[in-house]
Amino acid sequence: MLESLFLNLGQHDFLSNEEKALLEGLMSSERDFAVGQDIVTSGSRPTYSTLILDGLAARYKVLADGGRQITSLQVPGDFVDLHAFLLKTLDHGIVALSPCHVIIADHSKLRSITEKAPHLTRLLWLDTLVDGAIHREWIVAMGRRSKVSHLAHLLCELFVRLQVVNRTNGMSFHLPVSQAELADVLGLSVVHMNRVISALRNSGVISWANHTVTILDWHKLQQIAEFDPTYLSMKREPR
Amino acid sequence: MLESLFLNLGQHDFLSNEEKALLEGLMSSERDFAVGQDIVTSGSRPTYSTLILDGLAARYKVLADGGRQITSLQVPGDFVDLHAFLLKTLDHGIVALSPCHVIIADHSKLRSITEKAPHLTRLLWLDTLVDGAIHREWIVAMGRRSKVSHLAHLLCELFVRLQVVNRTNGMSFHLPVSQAELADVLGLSVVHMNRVISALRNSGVISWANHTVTILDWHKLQQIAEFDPTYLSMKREPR
DNA sequence: CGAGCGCGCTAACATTTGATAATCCGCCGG
DNA sequence: CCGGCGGATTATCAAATGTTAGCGCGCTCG
Repeated sequence: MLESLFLNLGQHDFLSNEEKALLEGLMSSERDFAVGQDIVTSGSRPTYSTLILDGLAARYKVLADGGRQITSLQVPGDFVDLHAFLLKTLDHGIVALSPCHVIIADHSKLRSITEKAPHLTRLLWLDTLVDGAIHREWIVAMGRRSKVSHLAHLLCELFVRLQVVNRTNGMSFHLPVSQAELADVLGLSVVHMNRVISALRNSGVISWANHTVTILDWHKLQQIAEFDPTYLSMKREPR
Repeated sequence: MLESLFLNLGQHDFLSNEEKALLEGLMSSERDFAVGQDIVTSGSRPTYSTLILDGLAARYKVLADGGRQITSLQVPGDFVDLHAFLLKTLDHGIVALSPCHVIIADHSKLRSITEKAPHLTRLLWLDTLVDGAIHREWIVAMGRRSKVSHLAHLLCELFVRLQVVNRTNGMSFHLPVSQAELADVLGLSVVHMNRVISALRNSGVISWANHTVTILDWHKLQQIAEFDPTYLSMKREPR
């Protein structure tokens, strides 16, 4: 059930059976969300955090002029709002980009983990730190990379993250987002987003159809993106 | 000595005297860094985290073409790299933008805090979560705000953060960065950065000379920025 | 005191990105 | 089968942003 969470947390450090049991004990009900539905609404004060078991979700903010910016993408094994455990008030919305199957972790139980399981607490803390590292990489991509490089970087990141939780198929993965949604990730207009995708396609390093991305030339894609996975902390070491 | 750290952490929740003592016990030697000097180098694996007592620092990444993107600004009372405690390998550099007086917190001591002081651990965790919230706000600014609005938002954020640690003077604060450095924050060319600053100046909401920013019309600046300080979690509540 | 230098600022022009609108295509419901 | 609708794609033009170059001011250093 929590296999993808174990894969996610376990990539950074060894996860004991006791800790896995504690994580199981953390969870209560499962829920489902349809495409476009808010998993958590902006400004709310949830008393639980939500773990994705299956599906793709996005954190986003909406501005006064109606513009939307997606600030992160969450895949299976990710908590969409573990930070709300301590932040209390959520400053952004979280929307399901594909049908999402999730499970709930009560904050009261999370709190008791912080009181009695220091190592597991550090791993959960680490999970939010990797989140922050991804944010920083996105900031770099938005500020200083070409748009094609930004897109390439995003694809590299998604491929690697999905691979950790066994959601890739060879060099392909499912990416159930429209070009308009992707534009809200990169901060572009839909028209320009289309140009950028076409450019990357035409360079021959990826193919992209039916919401499935296939990496034809991983080395070259990584090169275009200047992708260095260090920030994802995928090495297992004592934390 | 640690007054600004106490003000910073204490803005989110009540900090007991015992906890303040624990934080004091965390610290070892003080150090100084000159302008332009790296406080921590990218790719290093520090065994301590660095707290700013005085000065302004920036996290940054450099791309292959020489372009630099600053991903965050750190003010007194901020740990520049608390995340390195669990991330282990630092994926970015940290540079002093003004002369920086800092103090060192050994990771071994931080670890023992996580073993025996759950509430203080949560507050330190929270500190890194606010960091992440700021990252998200920057992503939104980079992706969907106009450049003038982005700059206005940055000034609002800095003013509020500096106010918490008593580094403002009425409606003014010291901002010791060149326009080229600011361009590396917003992800713009130096020339365009200059245009944007001029535009905000000419709108009459701020004045800016000698590295000192004065907010002439806070309400209007906030309006241009669509600034909502919720993401900074400045409310004191149980965490 | 004079030269050099960093930094702010501007001009002129090139490139990127956005806005608007039209077309195409596949899918779905009547 | 037909019609409509959402998403992808393209064209055209406008606006934002980058590049290169140069000027001026104030400061430091010889």
